[in-house]
Amino acid sequence: MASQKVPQATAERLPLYYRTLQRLVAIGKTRISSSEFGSIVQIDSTTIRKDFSYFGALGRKGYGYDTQRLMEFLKKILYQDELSKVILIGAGHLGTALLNHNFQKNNNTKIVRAYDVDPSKVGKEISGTEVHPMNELVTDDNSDITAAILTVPSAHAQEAAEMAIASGIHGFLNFSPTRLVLPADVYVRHVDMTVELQALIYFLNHSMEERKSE
Amino acid sequence: MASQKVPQATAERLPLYYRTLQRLVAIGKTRISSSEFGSIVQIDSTTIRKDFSYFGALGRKGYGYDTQRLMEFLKKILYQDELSKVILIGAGHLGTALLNHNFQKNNNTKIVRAYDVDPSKVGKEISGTEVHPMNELVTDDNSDITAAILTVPSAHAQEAAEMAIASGIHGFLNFSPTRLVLPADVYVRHVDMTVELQALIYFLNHSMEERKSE
DNA sequence: TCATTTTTGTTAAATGTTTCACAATCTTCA
DNA sequence: TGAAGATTGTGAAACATTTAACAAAAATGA
Ligand SMILES: NC(=O)c1ccc[n+]([C@@H]2O[C@H](COP(=O)([O-])OP(=O)(O)OC[C@H]3O[C@@H](n4cnc5c(N)ncnc54)[C@H](O)[C@@H]3O)[C@@H](O)[C@H]2O)c1
Ligand SMILES: NC(=O)c1ccc[n+]([C@@H]2O[C@H](COP(=O)([O-])OP(=O)(O)OC[C@H]3O[C@@H](n4cnc5c(N)ncnc54)[C@H](O)[C@@H]3O)[C@@H](O)[C@H]2O)c1
Repeated sequence: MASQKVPQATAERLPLYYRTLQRLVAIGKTRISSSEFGSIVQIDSTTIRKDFSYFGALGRKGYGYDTQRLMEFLKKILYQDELSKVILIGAGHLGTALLNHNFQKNNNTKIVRAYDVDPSKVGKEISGTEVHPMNELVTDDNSDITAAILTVPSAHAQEAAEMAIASGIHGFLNFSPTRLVLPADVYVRHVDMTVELQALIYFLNHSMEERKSE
Repeated sequence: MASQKVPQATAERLPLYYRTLQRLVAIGKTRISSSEFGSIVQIDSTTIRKDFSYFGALGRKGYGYDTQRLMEFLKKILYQDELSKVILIGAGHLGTALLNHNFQKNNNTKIVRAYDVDPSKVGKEISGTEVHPMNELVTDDNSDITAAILTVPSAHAQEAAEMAIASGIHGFLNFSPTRLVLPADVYVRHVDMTVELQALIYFLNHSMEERKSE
């Protein structure tokens, strides 16, 4: 699969495309043009055509794209045709919200276990997912686990990540503000809500100032 | 303030710089070089110097940066020297986690009110924040509110955003997967955890394939 | 005091991303 | 069947971001 030359920016848009196509298929739309699709996802139609072109000719000139076919193609590309199992570390406020949500809706990903140090949380079941004691993490066989969701306090994020790596995990979705220092073959994505909120406030205030001085 | 020419990419890194400096100041570190700072935040030192240079000469040659001074500068730039009030719409699983967290730690932002349609949630207080009925949103005076955090089910995100706009709100942090269609003077940032998780799975699988074929 | 070392700020080059422009080609419908 | 219309796929241009290179200036220590 010609995956090496897919730009990062393109790859990061694919999940949005996939989800949007799922919705379009669900409401019975069988074809769509890049410009109509673009207005739905709010991305320029040229960008969308370029993105799809990295995977070959997926559309038909004069017609557009077959939603079902495109959706199924993206499903494969995104490995959504097989179940991805993930674990969650830190069953606190945010962790519990994620366990309740569990990404199941049209999304072939499942949080199969949670871990926590707090004895009052260990043994509980949150929305069908068991909370295990943290010390079991290192001994558990996590070779079939794709990634770990990190929702521990930031002071413990580094050690928790290291324990997960010891058990065979190579990917993290880190919700804590800590920038983890990890081996090069480990891939981390950050979801940093405080950064997002501050960036929002920055852009709001600065665009207001611009408007005032116009 | 020369804000118009600050690149978007730079602006989005400022909150991370700010938080990191807060921590450095807290542990008593008074000076830092761009390369040491870079290794902490995992960003190339040249990028960091370039970022700061958009705001003038903040460092000293042969010395580095004064952490306190730099932190206070960023505090102003990010409007963290004044309290930003935000509201939260949708006090469900995720909304409750955010209310409990409330961004208070070293962060001059406060969720002052929450709104929900569910009568069983209205009237409650979550971590000191009252949940108001949704129909009050339009009549409430929200002129001192900077932004709204949207944590409603995706089918209701558009209508909830429109009600918030009617009450005077111009900025949103949208946690629902819906791409909102809103007036041009409204600014929206997306925090899309499903997209992040799928992107993580994509990059993990594709980089594994690359390694195999090397 | 002064030579050496450190480190910034910045210009220029390299790289990555988006947008433009349009030929190629398929669809549609008379 | 063929003309008119729609829409893709893609080179090239424009734009944005990162990285390299290094002169200038300050700090440091003998
Ligand atoms: N809650 C939010 O809305 C929110 C918003 C922004 C950022 N965050 C970040 O997300 C992370 C989690 O936030 P939260 O509000 O859920 O915190 P929390 O305190 O409610 O939950 C943390 C959980 O991690 C567990 N834990 C602590 N140390 C651990 C360890 N070493 N190994 C395993 N488990 C451990 C605790 O027992 C607790 O259950 C934090 O880093 C926080 O900064 C949360
Ligand atoms: N929980 C998660 O971890 C998670 C993860 C990824 C994405 N999300 C997204 O975040 C959003 C919220 O998720 P959640 O798990 O908290 O859902 P939830 O169902 O637990 O909470 C939604 C809340 O919104 C309220 N609500 C419904 N319609 C409303 C309206 N019109 N106006 C005001 N309030 C309304 C409900 O009463 C409920 O309290 C969803 O869009 C979901 O897709 C959540």
